[in-house]
Amino acid sequence: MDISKQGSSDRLLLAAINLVSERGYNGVTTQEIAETAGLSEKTLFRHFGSKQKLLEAAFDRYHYAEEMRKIFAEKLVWELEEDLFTISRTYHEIMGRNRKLIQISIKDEGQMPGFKERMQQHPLQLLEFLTNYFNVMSEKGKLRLTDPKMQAFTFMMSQYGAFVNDLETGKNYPDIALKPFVEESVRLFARALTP
Amino acid sequence: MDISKQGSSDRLLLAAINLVSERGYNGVTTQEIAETAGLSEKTLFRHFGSKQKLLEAAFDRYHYAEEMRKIFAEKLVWELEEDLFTISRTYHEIMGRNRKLIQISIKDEGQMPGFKERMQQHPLQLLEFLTNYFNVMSEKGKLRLTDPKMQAFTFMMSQYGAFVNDLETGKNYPDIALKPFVEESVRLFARALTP
DNA sequence: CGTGTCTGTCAGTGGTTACTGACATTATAA
DNA sequence: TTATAATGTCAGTAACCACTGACAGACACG
Repeated sequence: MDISKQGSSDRLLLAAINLVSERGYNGVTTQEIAETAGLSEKTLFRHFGSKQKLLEAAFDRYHYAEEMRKIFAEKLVWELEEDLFTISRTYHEIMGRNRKLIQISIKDEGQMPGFKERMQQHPLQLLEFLTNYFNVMSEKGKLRLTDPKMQAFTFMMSQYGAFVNDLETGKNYPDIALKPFVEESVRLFARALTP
Repeated sequence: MDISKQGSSDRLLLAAINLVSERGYNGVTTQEIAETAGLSEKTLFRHFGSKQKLLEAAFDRYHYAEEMRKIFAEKLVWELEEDLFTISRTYHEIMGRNRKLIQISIKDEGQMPGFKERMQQHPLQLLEFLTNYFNVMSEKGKLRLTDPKMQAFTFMMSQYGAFVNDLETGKNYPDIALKPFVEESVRLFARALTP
């Protein structure tokens, strides 16, 4: 991220996201944010009025919406292993792009009311879609159904666990260690769920 | 947790853990901690010298060590599903007991250097043990081996994901929603890994 | 040129917070 | 009872921090 060209608001928002995702809301001063953005503290307050509103604006602007729906509408081919692979890759892509906001919502749930709920929408949606997908696949005779919601949940939790683990160990490019995991976990679940 | 009887130090440590795990290090004042413990702020500083040292003491005192080693030495019966079940239950037991400290280490990694590393020791140990277990089981012809470390990692990540998910949705008794997950996930992995 | 918009500087305000010293109080135990 | 240790009260310090007002310079556009 270069700091030079964009509008002042954007520079402030990005600086806020970067700093707060690392040190938490109370661990970062408005002075620091402005400085990182290459602007004066005064400008920060002129644009956003308060520290709180700055973070809310950052959240509104830089969070990515429901691409999962598209996956389930367009890209699935009704072959278990291939579809799980598509889903897993897309999941990590979306989570990866939102990772700093996710970190903020984990660290400062209390401070930023509503953040967490909005962040959890994607995974919840995915759980619902995946459950439906399992049901349909079962009807097609291509999946061994026991408790579809719990099966979907288990798959999601394995992906979520790997994502959070990666977040916390602090790597900037989750793909590196995530790739072999995605492959192995998809194979494993495909085997478990194939009739 | 009753506040009345224990020694002053203990009451301060527990109050600190409870508050900081919910609101983060910078979100809690020494005044609040002392008040919650039913003591004066002065007493807090007389006991621990500084806020930082108080948290370090809390961490030293209230974290639980390597019970996983015992599991692998004593309780396993070399039947895949049963053993996975034992492992999963023990894992959630240990994580559950440490949950507040884990929350602190997630929220304030920067603030409390060394916390995270020490917290991650248990899972790392478990990964190693589980990998070895898989190797032995494979030699016994009771497990279908592909990439043992990655298989173990996938199992762990599903358990870790469910744990963190539970942490964040704020339930105080993780067992409630965790139990059916543990059962279903163990069945699922047992099926995937059985030859 | 002149006008408006964006930005910076500076000096401040009011509130909070970790931490301290002096002294008084209470409880314990010999 | 008396000595000792643990705790409380109170007042205060020094630093930090979100946020403000007044003023000035820079730049674009007519």
